Amino acid sequence: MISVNQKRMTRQRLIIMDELHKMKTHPTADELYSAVRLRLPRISLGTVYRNLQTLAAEGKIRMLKDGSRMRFDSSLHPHYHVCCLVCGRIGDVPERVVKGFSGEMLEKSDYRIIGFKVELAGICPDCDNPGKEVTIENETLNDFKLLDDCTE
Amino acid sequence: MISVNQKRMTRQRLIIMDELHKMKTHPTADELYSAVRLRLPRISLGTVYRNLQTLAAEGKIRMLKDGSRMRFDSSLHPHYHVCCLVCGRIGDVPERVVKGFSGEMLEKSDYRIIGFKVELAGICPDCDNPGKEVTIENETLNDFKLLDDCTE
DNA sequence: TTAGTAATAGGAATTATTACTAATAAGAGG
DNA sequence: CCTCTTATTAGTAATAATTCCTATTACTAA
Repeated sequence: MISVNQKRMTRQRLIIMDELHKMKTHPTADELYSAVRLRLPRISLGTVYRNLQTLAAEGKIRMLKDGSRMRFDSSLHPHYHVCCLVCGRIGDVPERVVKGFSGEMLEKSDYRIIGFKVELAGICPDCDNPGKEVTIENETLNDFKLLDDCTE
Repeated sequence: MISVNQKRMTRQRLIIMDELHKMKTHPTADELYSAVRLRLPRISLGTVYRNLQTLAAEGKIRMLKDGSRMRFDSSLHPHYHVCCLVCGRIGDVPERVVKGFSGEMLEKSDYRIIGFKVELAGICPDCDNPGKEVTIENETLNDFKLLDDCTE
């Protein structure tokens, strides 16, 4: 008996990946759970979480943090994320939009720096129209460095 | 009698700010609660949370997100944060360490981009020694762009 | 078929945070 | 100093997201 230690591609895991691939927005575990349950009514939320963690550890998907909860992204292409300050939705930003940033810019600190991440904050197309009233919490915004054209 | 709607400087709020100022690490609400309770044994955790939010909204402190929980920073000077991948502790990185990055690098996307944030990942001095065994979760690391000298 | 291993469902447990409510106290104006 | 108004408090309950636990089921190789 040789220990195989290989991940099995179960029906559940397959459908979780499939549904995640179909979504352009980056769903929360719960949103994905709803979508998957249409095809596997008996699946449990715990199974969704476990599989998403497994897939993330294997590098097949990415886990993002949206404040208090997790979101998931099936795209492995290098890109950045922009979080809508009004509705919290996370969108993709192509790599070229953030120009000129690279690890070479990092000098030494007392931590051994391994990697970096750039996050953008903004307003998504749906929320960015005159009809909709928007309120942005100060404590959310304070954590970002503002672009000049927004301080005017 | 005119409605004032003004913030009162309570004993609790004063001591919460004072304790936060004394800490160089960026404490969680619970850590701060422990510290404050030494001086105000009957304070409640909810009071700590409420005051931290109030202070953040007024721009007197900053709220950071460490994955699942919040951390707080009394320093308003522009600087970046580096999260230890082993123990989760967050350290400061002076602004000059991240050179050459500015909002001008941002081109258009479908979101209206308002601000940006750079986060660093690394290993803190305490965890970065040969004696200590370190394990870094893949799913944590996958969310960062790695520096070249670490992929060797 | 039969072990042996790995994955599942379902629910309970945990953790961080927020909401609620009666009692307290800050601070303005007299 | 006193009184009044109302922001704030302590304490508790509620919520939300996620993880943990256990019995059951499914897959794999012999």
